[in-house]
Amino acid sequence: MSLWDMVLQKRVDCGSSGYQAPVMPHFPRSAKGKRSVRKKVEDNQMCAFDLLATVAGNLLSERENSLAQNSLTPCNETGTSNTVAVRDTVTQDQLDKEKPCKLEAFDWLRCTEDLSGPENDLKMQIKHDMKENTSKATSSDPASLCVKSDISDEDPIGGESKLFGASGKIGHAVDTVAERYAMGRPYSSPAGSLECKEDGSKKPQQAERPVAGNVIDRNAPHMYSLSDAMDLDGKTPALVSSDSSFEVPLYRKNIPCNSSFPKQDECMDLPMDKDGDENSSGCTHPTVVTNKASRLQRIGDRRIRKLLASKFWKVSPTMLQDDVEQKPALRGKRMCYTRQRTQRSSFKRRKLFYNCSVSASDGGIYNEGVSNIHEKGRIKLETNDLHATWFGANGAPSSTTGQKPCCELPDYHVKLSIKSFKVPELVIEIPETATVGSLKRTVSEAVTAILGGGLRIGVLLQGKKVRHDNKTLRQAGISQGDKLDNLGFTLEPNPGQAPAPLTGSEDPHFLGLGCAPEPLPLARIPPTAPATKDQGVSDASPQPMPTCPESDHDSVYSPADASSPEKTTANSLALVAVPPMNVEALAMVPLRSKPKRPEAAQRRVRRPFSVAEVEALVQAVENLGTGRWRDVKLCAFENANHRTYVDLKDKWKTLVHTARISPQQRRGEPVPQVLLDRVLTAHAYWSQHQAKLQLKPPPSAEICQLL
DNA sequence: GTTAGGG
DNA sequence: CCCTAAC
Repeated sequence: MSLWDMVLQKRVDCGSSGYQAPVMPHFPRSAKGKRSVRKKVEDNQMCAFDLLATVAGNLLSERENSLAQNSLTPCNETGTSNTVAVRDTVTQDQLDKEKPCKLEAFDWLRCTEDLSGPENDLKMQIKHDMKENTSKATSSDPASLCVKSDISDEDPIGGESKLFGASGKIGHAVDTVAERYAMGRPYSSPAGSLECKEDGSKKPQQAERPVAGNVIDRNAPHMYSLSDAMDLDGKTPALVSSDSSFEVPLYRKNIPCNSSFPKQDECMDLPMDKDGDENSSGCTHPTVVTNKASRLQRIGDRRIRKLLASKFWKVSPTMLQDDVEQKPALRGKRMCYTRQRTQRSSFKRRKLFYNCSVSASDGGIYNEGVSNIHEKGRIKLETNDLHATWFGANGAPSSTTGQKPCCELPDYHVKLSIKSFKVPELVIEIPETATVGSLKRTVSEAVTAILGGGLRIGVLLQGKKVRHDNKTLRQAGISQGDKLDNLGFTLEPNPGQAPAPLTGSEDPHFLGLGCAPEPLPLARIPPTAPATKDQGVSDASPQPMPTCPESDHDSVYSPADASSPEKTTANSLALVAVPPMNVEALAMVPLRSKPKRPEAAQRRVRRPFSVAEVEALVQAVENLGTGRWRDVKLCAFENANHRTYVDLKDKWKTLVHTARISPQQRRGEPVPQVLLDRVLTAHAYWSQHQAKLQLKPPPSAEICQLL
């Protein structure tokens, strides 16, 4: 399995299996004097790649001490003049086995050093890093980089620069973008340790282990193993703070005209220097990536591969008991990542992560009776919206190596770059005492974790969503330069999870039984088209129109029916069937650490009714009438724990309202007109029915007859 | 605990 | 969705 496969796998597993985009509540600044330093990373113009690269660089630098010196060697394999290969003491044999991965132009133009404001050392440090990096980078200005990839031994990396052809599928372009982030994974801290056993005793002596606060300290005298690094992850109390954004500076990516999924990890190397931190921040020019291919390095990378392969991490609280002091916030939540193939654990890990993240601003609400000693100095980082724009179109076909034209038509390539790719609603917690390196690392992990499957990328063209992944760029009008300026990317919750029936995460069978009518007054109600696939809906939302079981059927509506086709629309995400799972475990939506303070009864997470639910509701009301919400609940939503009868009543209310207003005034996911018509009909019927009852209560004789 | 209705 | 009066 190639690295790409693994990443993809992860995306698929996490993506279409019910993971919901985290909704990070924006915590108001604690009023209790728990002074959390709010800081805008946005100001720092840091970019995710910087972070990733930095993290990688840090990890590498730790190892570097024991590595032989590297040397830069012209990379002749590609035949491109401006390429440079980085190699070290490995044998030529080894090198030959690996194809170079070529990064075609890495521009770091967005490196504005707007770091004014000496609020804290962190900021200054970042600034420092950036400067250093800039100066370094300017020395060399390769148009492209040829980087030896040591990520995968088995899967040589294709040496071609990929191009986004005008005919490239949007989905592919999007995935390429996502991939870009996903690729950061192996370098980002996260990687767990396969060696990490449940019992902490096997761990290296504490003295040798990095601890929170000096995590990626490059000055550390020893080399950390990945498992050590892992621990650090667990230890870094997440944290938190203000609006920040991480920008991806003009990353230019060409989309290949054949839209098939890249099987390989193409050009996945992140720019990193041996000086992790120094190299971290944006610079105006590409930085040569030094990939150490030493044996040691390889071991590490192999390990990373394993880590990737394992994809999911099981969190064990039994670990790291020795470190409770440093991580009060995580007490009882110690994370031990062991190989684990269940998705659940994957989500669990994230859940934990976010749990840690969220509470910080509150000075330790979320910990179970954990002391607050370390709460005082925390830095809060948040990222908001994400957007990106395409690079201006360039009609010139790719001139890079080995690009095979795949279309008959003149194939113009769309050159695009992504500027400021912000991650929405991501909250990161980190202690004030943490190092810059650990900050970067934490952010890196958060970003990659989210992009690893929790979110998908959406494409906006002139403000409009481009939904059809199968359209070519040309068809979608993305190939024309003038429009490219209005092109953007968004992060979206994974469709496999969206408002779909699965939202009833508490229970897949949100519709208990088929709304069997008790009195059957509705026999006369126009049996409105049984869930005809309304174009409006099918177009706007992938959800199928589930048919509520007929009254005389005892069938059970299962969202699985609805979700499976839905997944198929998820296109790239639906490559692998996702096994059923405990959705509840995945419902990390709230991200609100169990509020230990009852006074702050938080508002429930908004969960819009899916069309399927509306359908079920309408069906039930048709049968049961209005005013019997408890019955409606029991009948149609018995297993949808998140839908109370009050919810159903409210929804009906809004449905009636919606049905009465013009379609233009309606918001949210469009409800099929057919359904709305049924709503009006049923509402009218039952209103009249009630009125009749009030005016003319059934004669006692009738009651007797009934009895 | 349910229902109805305002916010 | 929340809140709450009314039952």
